[in-house]
Amino acid sequence: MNLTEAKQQFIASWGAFGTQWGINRTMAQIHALLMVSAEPITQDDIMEQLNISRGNVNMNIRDLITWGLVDRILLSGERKEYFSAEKDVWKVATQIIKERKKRELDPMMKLLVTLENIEGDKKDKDVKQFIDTVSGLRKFGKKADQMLDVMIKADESWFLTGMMKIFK
Amino acid sequence: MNLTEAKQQFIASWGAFGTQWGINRTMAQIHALLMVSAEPITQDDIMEQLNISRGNVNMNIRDLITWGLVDRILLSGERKEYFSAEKDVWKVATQIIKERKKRELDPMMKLLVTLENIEGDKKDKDVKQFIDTVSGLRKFGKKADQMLDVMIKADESWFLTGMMKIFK
DNA sequence: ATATGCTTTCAGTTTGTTTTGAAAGTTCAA
DNA sequence: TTGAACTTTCAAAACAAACTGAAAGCATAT
Repeated sequence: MNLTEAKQQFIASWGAFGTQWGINRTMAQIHALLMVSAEPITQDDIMEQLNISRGNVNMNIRDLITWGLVDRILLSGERKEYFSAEKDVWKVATQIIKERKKRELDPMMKLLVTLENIEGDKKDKDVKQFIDTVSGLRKFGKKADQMLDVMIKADESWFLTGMMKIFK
Repeated sequence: MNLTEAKQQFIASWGAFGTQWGINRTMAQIHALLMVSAEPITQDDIMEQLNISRGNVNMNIRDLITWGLVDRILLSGERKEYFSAEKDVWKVATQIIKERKKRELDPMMKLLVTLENIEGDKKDKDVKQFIDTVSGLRKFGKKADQMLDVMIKADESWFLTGMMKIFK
């Protein structure tokens, strides 16, 4: 397989993978393209390589920037904007964890805490089941949260070596 | 807040949460409903409580069963089928990890391995960047994979106590 | 055998998401 | 200040995912 084919397959698969995780296909594809591009590229490059409209590129690039995964690059003497993705996989992963945690896990935890305190007789089996489920989720979520916080602050070597001692 | 309101809010939020992770809203809602139901319930109960059609319930229940999160229960002397969800959060989590790993991570890892072996001069910066990105992802994926395997096999107390020693 | 009660299927529809493209906006050089 | 080069916006169109409901299927009791 040559580079062009491999890139295409990588981009297509990364897009499909993304959709399974609630990320829009194009955004994932643009991210993939930028991850395998040695040099920063322009909106027009992306439009051409992925066959999508200018508006679409613009919107998704903007989103990727708010996710902290892509940077706008201004080359001196150039009018055009260039874009470049963080390529260190560990940094990409922790950045995604950080954002999803903030956007999703944190609000969910807040909700679980409030739902744990419903009125009602705890001897009623329905009330009991509700509280048990919610508090089980809250406890699990809290541990996950702590774990993710450590990951976010850790550096890659910790992940590759230190943490893995436990997961012999 | 009373039980009924709390249930509704829990179900609605769980559904919204699910969609952000690529899980269909109704499937997540049915799962939520079953998780907070003390006793097994029927398709009709679900239809009524979530205001959705019989076909929709049937489809999503079937899916939840293939995910290993819900069981079909036949009560003796009853014609109707009842459904019940696993309520142990740790078991639910490991089951989901197991399935998503099998369906998504495993195929992605396979692809990355093949893409790492493209033809081309490794001194070419584009070839180099591609290989570096892909192999970075593969290495990260492999570690994640190992970690998840340990989790799948571990039991809850390990998660709550043992593992957390590392994540002081 | 057939009626009854329940489950499954799936074509068609609805709903929700993504994409387009043209117009408006911005920046900058002359 | 004008216009060329580029970016952003957003209403409408296209597309994709999810849902409905009626018909078909299945199992059991009579």
